[in-house]
Amino acid sequence: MPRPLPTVSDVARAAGVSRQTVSNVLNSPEIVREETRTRVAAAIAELGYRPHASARRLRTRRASTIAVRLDPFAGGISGAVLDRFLHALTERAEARGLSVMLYTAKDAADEIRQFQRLVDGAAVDAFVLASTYDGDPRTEWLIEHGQPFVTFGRPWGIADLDDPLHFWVDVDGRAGVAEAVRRLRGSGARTIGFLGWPAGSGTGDERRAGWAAGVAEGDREGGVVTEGPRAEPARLSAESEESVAAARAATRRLLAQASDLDALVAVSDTLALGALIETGGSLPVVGFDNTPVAEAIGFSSIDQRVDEVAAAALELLELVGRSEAGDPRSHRLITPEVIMRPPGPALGLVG
Amino acid sequence: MPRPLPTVSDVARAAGVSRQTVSNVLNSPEIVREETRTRVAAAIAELGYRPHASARRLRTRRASTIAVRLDPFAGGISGAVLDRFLHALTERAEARGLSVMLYTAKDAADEIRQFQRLVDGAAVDAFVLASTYDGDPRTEWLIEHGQPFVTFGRPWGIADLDDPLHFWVDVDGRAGVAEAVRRLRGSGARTIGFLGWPAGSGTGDERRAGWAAGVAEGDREGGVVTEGPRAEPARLSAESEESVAAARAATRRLLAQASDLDALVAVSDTLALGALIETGGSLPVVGFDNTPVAEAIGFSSIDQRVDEVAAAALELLELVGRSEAGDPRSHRLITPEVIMRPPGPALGLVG
DNA sequence: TTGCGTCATTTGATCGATCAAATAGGGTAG
DNA sequence: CTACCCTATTTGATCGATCAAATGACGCAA
Repeated sequence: MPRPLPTVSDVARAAGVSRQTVSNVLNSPEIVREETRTRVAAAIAELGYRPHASARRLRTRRASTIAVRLDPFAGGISGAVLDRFLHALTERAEARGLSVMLYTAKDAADEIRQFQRLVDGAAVDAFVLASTYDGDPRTEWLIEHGQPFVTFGRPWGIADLDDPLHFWVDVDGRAGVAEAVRRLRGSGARTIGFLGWPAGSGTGDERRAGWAAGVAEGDREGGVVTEGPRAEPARLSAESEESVAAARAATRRLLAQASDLDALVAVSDTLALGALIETGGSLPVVGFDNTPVAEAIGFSSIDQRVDEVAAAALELLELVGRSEAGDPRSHRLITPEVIMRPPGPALGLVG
Repeated sequence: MPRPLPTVSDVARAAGVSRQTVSNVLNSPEIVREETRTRVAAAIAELGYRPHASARRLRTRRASTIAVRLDPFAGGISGAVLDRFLHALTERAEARGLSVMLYTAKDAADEIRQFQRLVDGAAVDAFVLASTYDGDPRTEWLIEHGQPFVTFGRPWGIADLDDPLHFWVDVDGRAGVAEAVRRLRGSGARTIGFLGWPAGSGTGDERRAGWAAGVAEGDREGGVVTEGPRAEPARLSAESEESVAAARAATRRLLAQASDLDALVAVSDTLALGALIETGGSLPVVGFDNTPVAEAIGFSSIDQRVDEVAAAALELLELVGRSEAGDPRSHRLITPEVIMRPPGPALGLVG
């Protein structure tokens, strides 16, 4: 029953033209005479012809496939972000005629082995890396081997930030958190605290900076610059590891030293959840990542807009190699979106 | 810098043999004389040769690639299950020399269009479907077109259950929930309630049946068969949609009609979370799916063991076509694992 | 009429591997 | 010594597409 698939030759015969003309209709329609083109197109439609992916890849020496690593445990609650990113990426890639292939790896060395395998087998011609760190051997390997890639997440080694060989897309956490602070202030909050990760993680530091900037902005508006509760970052913020339990403890500490808090911004939905549980929902809390949990429970969060990130990543991949030193087009910063959810009963433990 | 990749011919020249012998070393090593084999293997290692994936696929007419759909929103909190399944599948597939390719689709019709695209392009030679329903047009299409596929989730149309053309793997929710009831009873609970989805979803009904069976089992052990609180399924269970808010409302109703509850099993982690929030953690609750949320907050849950599911799915794919009518090997039922977490402070709102 | 340039289309070679069939090199039986 | 078989290896064709170069058709200027 699965009769052999038609080939270019079949189409050519049916349309009364040569193989190459059929190929041209598909790849450079503009060089084919209008009348011929429609005749060939009709034959293609009638036979239900589709180019054989492998044959094409073999001849063109392009895999038209990008590889993405699927992380073992993509970070607890926030794992869903990568998930959504992957979905968006796949969707956008399809639209551009690209395939997305998955691979897994236990660690960086293992991942480099995978690069080797995929590159040597000509199975893939670009990579998307989901989280990189300072001195990441993976990006080094890829650059050294001339493999096109884009990272979701800016390189935190300062030297790499403007490396025109390193293409990246990232979300402007700083702007996102600053905007969240503004929104909270807009809905009446005056003293806004921050629940962050221990200093040192680039991402976390950026988000904290956004909070500080947002708070300072409010101080200026209020005419207060050097004093008042809003000018006391140390007192109004606390640090916690990425776990609900730790977040609860941190929230307890924070409330003890700052009983005047009106609202809180957390560096992640996990911490936001901890804060919400601890406060019983008595304070508005804004998380980060807009995970399904935030949606399910109904608290505010900052959405990374992975769809934009995916689109930008693919655009950058098209530029790889064509870019000059210092080309600003080698990276893209996406502004996230603050999703405010009505305070409502939230955890419903209060009022 | 990216010098051309070595080909079979390069290896053949280096080892002083013919192309075909190199190919044989890779694909049928047993027919090559020991000494020749090691010499060729050495040349392969030295040149860092790897077969060109597309060339091989073209010639062998096998894509060695399985396609998996990435759902738009893979079901709220429980989306992580698919995520973990995908990870496990990718890992196992790699070990078997298979690639995993993604695609997306808005609905069943769209998905069938994708099948068409992938099959006609010879890009893929098997599919894994993640959730099917009664009369699913997708499975019909695949069977009709002779495409190998496996579903994660048994077919709910009774007629299909033994259809030897429909290969499936599923998790035995009934057994899992029954075991959870046993474990709760083991730790002292006597009256165990159930928070389920409205009847009609095959999966949910199975889980409810597991609860009923577990409870009945306890009744027999206790010598009580026809009376006592444990023989009253209607009073001890409630229904809720898959949302935290709905689960809270359902829990409230349930507690109103059964104040003697010692513990609760929920059909999903989402409902379990709702129950936990509503009860403030005063009752042990077991969820389903063992999502990151369950782990983060620390409540018990039933783990689907997606790793086993993935392994089974790939094994079944190897059997597709080779199977006879009524072959019991055309499906596999995996027993999930109950993960009990110490009641601890959980939400810490009590005690 | 001849020559040349342009546009549309065709022809032959090729990408890198494997399939199918042919060949070489022993060994054993008649 | 020939015939025949068996094993190990080689040869030529092929998978389905695109590349690069050749061909044909037509118009226009010399």
